[in-house]
Amino acid sequence: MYGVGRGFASVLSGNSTIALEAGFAQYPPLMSMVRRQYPFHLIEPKWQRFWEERQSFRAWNPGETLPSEHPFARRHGLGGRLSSAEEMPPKYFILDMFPYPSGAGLHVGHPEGYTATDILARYRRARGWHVLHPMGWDAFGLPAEQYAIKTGQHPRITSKRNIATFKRQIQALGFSYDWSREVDTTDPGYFRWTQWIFLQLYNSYFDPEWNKATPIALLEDALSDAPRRESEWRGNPFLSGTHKAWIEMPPEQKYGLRRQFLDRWRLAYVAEAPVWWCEALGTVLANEDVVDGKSEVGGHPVVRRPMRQWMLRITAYAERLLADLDTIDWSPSLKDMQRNWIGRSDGAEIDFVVASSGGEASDGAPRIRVFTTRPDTLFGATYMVLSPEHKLMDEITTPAQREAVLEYKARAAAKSDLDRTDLSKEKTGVFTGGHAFNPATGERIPIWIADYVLASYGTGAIMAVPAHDTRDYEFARKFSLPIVQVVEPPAGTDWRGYVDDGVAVNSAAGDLSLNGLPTAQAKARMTEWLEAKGLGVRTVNYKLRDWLFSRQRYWGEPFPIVWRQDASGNWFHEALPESALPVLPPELDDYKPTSEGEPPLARAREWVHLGEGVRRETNTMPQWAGSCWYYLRFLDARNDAVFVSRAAERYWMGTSDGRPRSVGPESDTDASGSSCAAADAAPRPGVDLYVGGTEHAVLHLLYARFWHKVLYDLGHVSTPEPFYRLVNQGLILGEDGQKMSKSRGNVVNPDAILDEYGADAFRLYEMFMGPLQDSKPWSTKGVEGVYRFLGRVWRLFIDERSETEFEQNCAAEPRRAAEHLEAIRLSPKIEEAAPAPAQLKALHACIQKVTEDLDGLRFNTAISAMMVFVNEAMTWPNRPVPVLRDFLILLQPFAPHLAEELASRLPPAGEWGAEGLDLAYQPWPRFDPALLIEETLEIPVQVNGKLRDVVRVPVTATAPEFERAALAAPKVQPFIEGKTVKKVIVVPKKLVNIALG
RNA sequence: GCCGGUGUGGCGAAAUGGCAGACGCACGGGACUUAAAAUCCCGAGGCCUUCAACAGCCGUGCGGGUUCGAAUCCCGCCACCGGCACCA
Repeated sequence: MYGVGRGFASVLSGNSTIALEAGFAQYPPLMSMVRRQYPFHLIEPKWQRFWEERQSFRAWNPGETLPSEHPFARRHGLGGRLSSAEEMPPKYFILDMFPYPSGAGLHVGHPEGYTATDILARYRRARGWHVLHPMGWDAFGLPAEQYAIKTGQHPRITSKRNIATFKRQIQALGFSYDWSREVDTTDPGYFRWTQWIFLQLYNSYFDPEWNKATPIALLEDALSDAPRRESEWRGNPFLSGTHKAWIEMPPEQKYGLRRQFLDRWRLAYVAEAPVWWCEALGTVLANEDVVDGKSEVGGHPVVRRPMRQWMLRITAYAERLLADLDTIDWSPSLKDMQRNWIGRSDGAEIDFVVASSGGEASDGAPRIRVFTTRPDTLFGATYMVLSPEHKLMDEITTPAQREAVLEYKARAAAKSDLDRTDLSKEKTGVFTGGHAFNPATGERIPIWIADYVLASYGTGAIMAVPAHDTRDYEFARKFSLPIVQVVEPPAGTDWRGYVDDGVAVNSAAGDLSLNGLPTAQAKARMTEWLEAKGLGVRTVNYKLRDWLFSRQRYWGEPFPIVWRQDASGNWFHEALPESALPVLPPELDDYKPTSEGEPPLARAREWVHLGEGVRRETNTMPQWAGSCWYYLRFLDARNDAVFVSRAAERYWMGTSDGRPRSVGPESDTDASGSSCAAADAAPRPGVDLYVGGTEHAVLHLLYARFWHKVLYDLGHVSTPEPFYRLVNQGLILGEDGQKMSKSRGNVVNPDAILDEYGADAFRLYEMFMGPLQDSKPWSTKGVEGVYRFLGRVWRLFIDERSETEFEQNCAAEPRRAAEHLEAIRLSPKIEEAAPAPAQLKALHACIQKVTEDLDGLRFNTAISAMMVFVNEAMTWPNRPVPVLRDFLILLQPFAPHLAEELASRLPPAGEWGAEGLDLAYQPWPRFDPALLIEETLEIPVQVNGKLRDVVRVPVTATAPEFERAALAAPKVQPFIEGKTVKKVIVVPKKLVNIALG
């Protein structure tokens, strides 16, 4: 496996000099030929093969029969039986964000999270959990397609090759994935279910009464003359109201409107949406694919263009996506990012009546509806602004202003969104000539058009309160519009441009006065008044937009949709039946869009045209689609009948029996009072731990949550949230402290590190660098440090003489290296003796620290605790076997290959070494707090908070004894002589502080 | 501009109200060696004094506060990183 040039390297596995002669002829100078700390090049492939052959890390679904020889079955006494969810230990689902297998291969950033989760997966197995730890490939995507356009090579081939590289690299790290559950989003057996989920969305609508996704069949039923499912929707005012409207509709209109109505309500719908079109890539891009006005991939220019697109109605879930953040264990900053993205704001919609040309209000006059979060400032609204796209524009614009307005509209349309929203640009706008009445003051105020008002947010129109809104203030000053104060700021602050809360002033007319009310109350009062008068209504707005779900690409999931024409020649869409899945993409020679700008799939004429005027949809789904639900497929990856079986879903998502279990595997047998927290032992609803980078903080995680909720509403999954706990790993920077990038030339290739130091050292270093969540720079020197530590562990166990023999034998017969490895003997210092108290103490301190640190995800300090233990153990005259055994169990999650190798050499005892129980399944040792108790303690003595001396006192000492010892401490004397002791603070077993007067 | 995070030796870091710098890197000295590598042992925050040691003083981005005691808690500022950004 580490075969590179290593005919030679493997010969040189020790401090042998004989090997050099063979090597020198072919290989360049000595430099890289440092002595290996231990023969990891033989050990690591050996154990990887062992785990693979035994399927050591396979997880089992309820209903499967466990082979009696499998280590998990052995450990839990489940061998040879049909397993049920009740019999199996509680699950622990630990998930990595699966990678996009790029051509560049693995990056040192990938294994950081993967190592962390692997350590925890192994730790949980040792603690008795049933661990699900899978891996797969997010393999649809643009790079493979771009490569195909350039070379004509099918993206499937590129993807397969990249997956093979990624898999080889990941497996070389010894991760304990259950490879029998591997998924690949480009596999028809997988994307068939992605398409199936799309059909679920297509065939559902969001019911405003029930606040959840509901089969569209129910809405169809309500839109029929003789409903058959009335009993299901009678209690639902929305559906019964819809039905009533249907019945009252003139028959000649009914059937034309029916399809339109249904299609408008679907969770997956078609809309003419302004989208980012990238000429160079020949596709539309979602907002998230566009960074600073350029395509995220390749940095090509993009323009805004209206196109027919598939959309997903994620906005319907805005409130639930927001509210349910409170039920999951994510970092506050991550939740904040999601909250900001959803962007809830509470306010009111207010109608402004447009003044007729004569200047009076009339009944039939059009109304402009605005959204504001500050209804309390309505008295200060001195003008209005419409977005350039506003639909009432023509009605409002006076003939005199028409030309200017049209010109402004044209200019705004030509601008990209980047230009429009660009930073601190001067505000622009044009007066429409029209006026409206401020509903509070009754005053006639001018209506302007300006592109600082966005058509896509709120109502696309605002009331401008220049005194208390930064943007309106700038605009008003530029165009000399009146500015009226209506909020009194705290003393000393200028009211002009004051946007925070204050007290309402100048806000009274007729039966309404807000004067003197603090902002919060003024808002409430104003809203009440507006609602009572029918002029406005309390409203909640979200920044979140519906999800643009189609791409004009080849390498993505085709939609399971066809188009037909109705009698009047209009096209309408229709879902394919489930039996038509998977819809495979056609084979093409050319992956570019057509010259007419149609997606590449349109090139496949036979594929597109199904006869009788039926055409397939030629868009494909975005890359997010496959990653939206892959964690569910892992639960039952080979099931051809359903996307995940009910039993597997309930077991692994922690809702077996429809209720979460309350007790973990070990909490009830926890006799030692060790750190095994009972609270932590309960299975979580959903993925127990999901680890990945912050780059997916909003999009992937929001989209996946959305799909999950839809599936939950439709009864396909049993939890409202997919990922119970989520941790973002930090970025690994280059050695120069900069972000790793090819252009900086600071990219570290994991293969090179593995060759030189081995997988165990690599894993250990990635965890030793610092806290998982922090960004931190790579240091190859640092790898050497942990590598030396592993060498010390090796020498703690191994007889150095027999290692020298091993090296010589390998030099002589490199082909028999594996046999020579087996001949290495244990150190003579290792004996089956009862450990001395000091030895037990060192071990148990280590157990405690490693256990607690793993529970808290503090890998770096857990490793340092093991270093401390080994440093001490190296000085012992003898090395008792029981102590070493426990230590290896602690080491196993971090450096599994070395730990297994050393464990296999220790003498058997009980289950230890028994056929069929891997080290990975040995029960985690519990520490005995009694062993850690010191007889005497070193207590620091402070005078006025400054350390002056240290005294030794028995653990049993009482507070007065502490005090006496402290006051008698020799080095304290000069500081207290001749002074009055005001107070002595005794913190038992910790410290004494003498405060002087 | 708004939101979040971080700031500790030459470097990665530890300590989250109680001995600042565990562990590791780099560095210096020693042992082993013909020599080097590897390994093992020892040293090490800064300043001042001293032959040396002891002792002393300063020290966790900056300024203030709470406390017997602050890297840790509170207030104000600065710098860097990440996210959002005309969202009314």
